[in-house]
Amino acid sequence: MLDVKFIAENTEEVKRQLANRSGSYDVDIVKELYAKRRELLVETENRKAMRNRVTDEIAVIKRNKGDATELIAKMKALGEEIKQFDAQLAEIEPALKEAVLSIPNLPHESTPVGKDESCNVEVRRWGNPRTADFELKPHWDIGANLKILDAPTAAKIAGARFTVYKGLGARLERAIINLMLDTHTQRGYTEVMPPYMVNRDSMYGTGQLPKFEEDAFSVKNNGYFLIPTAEVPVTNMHRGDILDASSLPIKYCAYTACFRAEAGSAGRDTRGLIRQHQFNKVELVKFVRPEESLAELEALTFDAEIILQKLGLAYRVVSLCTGDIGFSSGKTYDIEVWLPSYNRYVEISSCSNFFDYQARRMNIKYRGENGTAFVHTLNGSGLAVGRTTAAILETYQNADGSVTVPQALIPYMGTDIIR
RNA sequence: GGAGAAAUACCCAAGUGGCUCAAGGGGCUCCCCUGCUAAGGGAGUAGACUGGAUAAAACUGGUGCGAGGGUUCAAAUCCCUCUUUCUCCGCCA
Repeated sequence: MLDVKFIAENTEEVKRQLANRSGSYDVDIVKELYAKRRELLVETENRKAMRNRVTDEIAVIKRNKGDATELIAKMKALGEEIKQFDAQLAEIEPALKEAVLSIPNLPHESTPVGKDESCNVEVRRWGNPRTADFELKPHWDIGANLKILDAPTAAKIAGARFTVYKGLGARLERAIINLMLDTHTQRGYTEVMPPYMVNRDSMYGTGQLPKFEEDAFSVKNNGYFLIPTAEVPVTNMHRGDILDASSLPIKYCAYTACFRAEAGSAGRDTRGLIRQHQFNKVELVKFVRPEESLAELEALTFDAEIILQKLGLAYRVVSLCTGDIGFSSGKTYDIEVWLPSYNRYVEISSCSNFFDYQARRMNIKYRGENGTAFVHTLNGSGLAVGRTTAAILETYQNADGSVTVPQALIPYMGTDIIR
């Protein structure tokens, strides 16, 4: 979340910066509630100060066996007043909190201005899209023919938007996960295996709640949520912490399954591995000093790109515009892999710098030279595994229906061809 | 799932309603003494958050004993709910 005080004191500036985002946000209500809260706070705190003083006087009188009846009666009345002011505060504070939480991050000045994805700016390309002198098949057909991807069986045991991986298909998915984790840990990330379920506080911390509850699966027994991304458990590991400045930057990588309800995606990407209720992802998460976060975003994006380069998959990097970046993000690069079946680049990673937005929400600070300050948090997929599998199957397919295993995966696969 | 115990600051820990705006110790920081080590003496050590005041400070309130409520003039202390940890029982990969 943004700093309440900052919003209250720079309301017009905040409005101006949010104007380039999609959606509309009530900034004035924050200013109003903040002023109201401060008024009440002064009233109630003055009374509490009085109470503290007189209570001490009563204690002294009692100790000397004196009579404090009159003072106690007075304090009783004061107590009632305090209760009333506290009650008013108890109404305003949640309202103020909600109002602030519903305001998204301010786009960074380097984020291109635009109203939707058509205004995103391509930053660079790597590799060449696959071409062939035969007709390239979509990965769902390749997978079905090779009997390594089985959607009908998944539909039987679960439902739509699930896949059973079999044989070398399962092994391919696992090989990709291992390549990613090995690569990232060699480059300084600490591997983390977190819970796949989290509590409400964690979902609030990273911004999935309160606004996007219908996108997540919740668990009936205990009110937990299935994680939509490892970002949630991993970033929340340090919720409420004050980190030692010397420990920064902290860099984590985590493989987890991810669960998304995909509400509002009916009819889109219904075939294949592109949009599933459950999918695998390796996530990168960083906690860094504020002055380093922009450079760390570039580094993080490159760390994700390396996987695609190792796999020889053509991709491009896109800087999302103000209308397309996520709610909590101030700056985001999407990495898009070339997918022959879609005949375009498809998102395979989203690397974001949240600046202090998540840190303020989660109260993650570091102790530096000038006292404490909020850290900056970043994350990005490194990468979405299912989509990587899809891209490999399509990019490395042969005319006879077999799939050549990319060089980097051969040690993990134990074979150089899937047939 | 059942029964019991616990949660106090960086760590250990005292504290059953008002002389605790939390004792004492360890550790840490600084100073003195001694002097390449060790030992001794002294001072500091509740942070974080949030108000008021100010040009900015100095200054001055509030909150704070796992979390949230409640009782009371007054709560670390009494009551309720929750979380976590430990012990025992049950179940279990």
